[in-house]
Amino acid sequence: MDFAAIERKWQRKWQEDRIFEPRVENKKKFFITVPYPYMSGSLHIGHGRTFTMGDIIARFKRLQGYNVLFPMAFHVTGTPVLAIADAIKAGDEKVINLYKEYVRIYEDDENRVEEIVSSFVEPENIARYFAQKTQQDFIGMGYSIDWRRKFHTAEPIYNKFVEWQFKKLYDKGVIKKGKYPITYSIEDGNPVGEDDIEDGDINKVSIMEFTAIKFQFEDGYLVAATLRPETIFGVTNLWLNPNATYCKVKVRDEIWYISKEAAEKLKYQKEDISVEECILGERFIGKYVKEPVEGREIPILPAEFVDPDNATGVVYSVPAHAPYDYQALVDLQKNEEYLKRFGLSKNDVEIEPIKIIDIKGYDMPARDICEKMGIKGQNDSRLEEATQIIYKDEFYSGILNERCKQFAGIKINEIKDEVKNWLKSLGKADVFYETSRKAVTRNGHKVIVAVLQEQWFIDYTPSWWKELGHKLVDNMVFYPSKYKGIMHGIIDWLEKRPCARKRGLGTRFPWNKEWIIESLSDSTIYMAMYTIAHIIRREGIKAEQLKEEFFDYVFLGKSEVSEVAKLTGIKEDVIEEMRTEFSYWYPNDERHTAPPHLSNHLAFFIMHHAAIFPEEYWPRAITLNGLMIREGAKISKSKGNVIPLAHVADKYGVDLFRLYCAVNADLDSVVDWRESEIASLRRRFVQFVNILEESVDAEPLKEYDWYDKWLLSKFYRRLKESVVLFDTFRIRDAMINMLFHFMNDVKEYEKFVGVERRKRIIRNVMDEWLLILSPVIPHICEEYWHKIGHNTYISLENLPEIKEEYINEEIEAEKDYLDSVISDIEEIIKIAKIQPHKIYIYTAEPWKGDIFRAIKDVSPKEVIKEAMKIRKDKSTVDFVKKLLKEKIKFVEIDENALLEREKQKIENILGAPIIINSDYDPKNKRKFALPLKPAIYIE
RNA sequence: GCGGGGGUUGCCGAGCCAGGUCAAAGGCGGUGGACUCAAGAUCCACUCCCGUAGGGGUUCGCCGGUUCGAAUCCGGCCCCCCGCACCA
Repeated sequence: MDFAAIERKWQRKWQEDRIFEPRVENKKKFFITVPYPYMSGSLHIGHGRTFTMGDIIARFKRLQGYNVLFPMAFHVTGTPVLAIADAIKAGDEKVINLYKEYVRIYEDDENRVEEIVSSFVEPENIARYFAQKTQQDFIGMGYSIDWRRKFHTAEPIYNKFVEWQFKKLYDKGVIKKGKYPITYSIEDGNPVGEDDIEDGDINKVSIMEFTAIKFQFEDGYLVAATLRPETIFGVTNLWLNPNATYCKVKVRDEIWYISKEAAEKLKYQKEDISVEECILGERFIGKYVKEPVEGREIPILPAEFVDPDNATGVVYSVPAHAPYDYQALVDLQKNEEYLKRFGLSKNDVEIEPIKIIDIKGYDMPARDICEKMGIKGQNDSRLEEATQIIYKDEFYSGILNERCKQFAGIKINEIKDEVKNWLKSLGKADVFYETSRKAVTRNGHKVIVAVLQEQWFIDYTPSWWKELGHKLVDNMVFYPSKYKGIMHGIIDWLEKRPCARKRGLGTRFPWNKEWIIESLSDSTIYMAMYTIAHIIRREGIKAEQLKEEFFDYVFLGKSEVSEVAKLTGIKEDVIEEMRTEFSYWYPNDERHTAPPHLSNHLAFFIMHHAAIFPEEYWPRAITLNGLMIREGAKISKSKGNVIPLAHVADKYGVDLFRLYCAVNADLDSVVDWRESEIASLRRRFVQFVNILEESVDAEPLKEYDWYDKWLLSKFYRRLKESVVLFDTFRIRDAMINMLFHFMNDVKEYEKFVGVERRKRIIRNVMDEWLLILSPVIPHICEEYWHKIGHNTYISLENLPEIKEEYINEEIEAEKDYLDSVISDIEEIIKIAKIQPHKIYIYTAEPWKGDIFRAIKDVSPKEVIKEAMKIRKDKSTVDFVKKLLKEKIKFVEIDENALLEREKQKIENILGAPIIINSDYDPKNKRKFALPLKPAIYIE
């Protein structure tokens, strides 16, 4: 069977007949969204899982009778697309080859590939190309998306919408200006993001805030940078690299001495900086500075480990607690030759460490650890490790001692910023930012930290806003439910977020056109755009017409239609239509995505809705699915294990992919895409299709016998369970139940009844079977739906009421009983290695049944007493003990009648005649019989 | 550190929230068989140990506890994974 052809056929028909383009109706609606994908390349199967699960839910909701809207758009704002265009423009081979690879997914002709990739020097072309291809991919996955409503985020109409959103936020007073440190390239004159930094995706660059402490020196200060300002109480000397260049820098009205590199950086971190003169580090060595706390005079000593390109290039020494400092001192003391170069003597470096932190297990921490580890000298590579150990120990269990003034007795992990703030308040410290590692841009330019003086923020801290956010979350359904608590935590943790950048694609910041609205901030409430985008398009409405008043009316119902029409030049009835469309579809009933969006996109999604929309339009549910990995490994370009979504249809089959996504793991756990498991799933899938195929022309049963009723009972019970499972997002369990478990039932049925009757009875339940499976495997279900004579689309059908009357407890219990008898007999045959000629079955004597019935609800401690009331005999006790041990569940079955009736079938399966309750009992087995567990003798 | 998740029989992974029917689903791998000239594919059986009568024994990271009874509940310990923002 050509599954690919079937899939393509129905996808084409669905598109042609526009069946997924819902309109406003007098019918309950369901508006589901999945975040639009970012268009910096083509999507792979890992992305596919989330969209697929979204589509499965959308289709299930249609089955339940909802008018479902499932729209999609494309995200192109931000720096990545721009960075790619720049890289291609600059002839970056790595990027060009990567994009050629992407394009080859869709194009066969190598000349065409070249042509397309060279067009990517224009970022617009990248966005347009991949948006178009991704739409094609999604259609090819069978997604039931309304494509009339698509847009991309660099379009003028979208810009207008984002502008409106920011105006609303501005009116609430949460758009603010302030200073902010960022990574930056001096040579490019631009901020740089993860995508601009060499290996930025693998090895992240973060911004570290150093405390710059001022040590009085001549006409100004030597400014030493530290990440542990609390250690200032134990300072004994400064370290300068004698071979590095240090500069005298005018910082407002102060003079700072810092390394040449640091001076350069400082220009980008503070205003009003001028470098006056530069001299070699060795010129400082041997001189003295005053430390800021007590004003002690401490010497400046040489240390080659000091990196002038890290922070200020000046380091203060705390030999009691810093292994580097301790070791450097030890080294100096041993090296008089070296000291002489700076006019120093051994005496000058006989420095006693000052211990300021008490910590269990250490006397003098830095010395102890160096000795313990056998550190050889200041260039020993294990010094880093030693530093980490000390830092960790001190941080978690260290306490500042009496040398630390008002901070004495406080644990290190509790003072964190206090010492820093204290020093700052005294004017003895400042802040110096540095990158967490040495980094360069993709063009090889140095990355530093710059401080933007006028960064725009969204301020999430106002309490009214957080309260609304919490309220929104409270009223929302989360699946898995644990994420609800996590989301409350995230809302509490939100502070200020920069919302604009100096470069990238996107919407210009309304109050300062040099800034572009940052790409997570511009995609928070855009689901509202889906409700009207197709009308804007249809009417050819221009971006300029989408004024603030327009959105105010359509989304918030403010002012009068006539006014808005006059103001915008859009016809009144069109505006009303949009208002109607919005009020019908909104709120967003379900947003489906993956957990990485939790602390960013979803948090903003919630907060912005809470701020801008009235409660009735707040989103209703968030569902999340885990990631997809492949053969146990993360899917990534660098691992080379990416399977493009576009290849799924030909390589595996779309229904099979969807089924795998649904069945391989629970929604919230990781799906592992394994070829061997896919192969086995394919076998089962083909088995399923064969069952369907064999029943297409079969005559449905008119009358049902016992076995038929059993299978129907199983079917409707599973159907009933599966609807509940589906509805509570346990899609995996629903599908296993409805597909695999029911197929096992069918196999079992066939074993007793034969293949011909199986073909017929399947025909009886085929409609409902196809319907319940259709959300997951829509193409094959659509195919058979038509093959068995329907001329509607199964994709638009509703699931009928469950036929409860077919669910039959009694028959299922009888079947279970027969199964257990048969499997007991088979077990004996196997264990005893017997070739059976005759099988004797002895059911339990009636008194056993009477007792069992009498004690079925009695507590274990009372059973024997209770049983003895009925039948006073030693054998009663034995029987009850046995019964309890076997853990048999009581059901009322006429064993004799049932066995008699099904005798022939059991004999067929076991291949030997069966004799029920014969007097012939040579091994005296009859007495072992229990109710629902007859005794057996085989010969 | 803060927050979240997890350690199950050769492997992957259910089950544990609502303790018994759990030697513990399913798949993969392995073994044997059917089919075939043969291979592959497919199908069937077995796959913790012992057992010629449906049975018994030892298991679910480690150590304790609760309980008639624990993979499942409680306490402690060891180990592993993920996120911590201005980045889409």
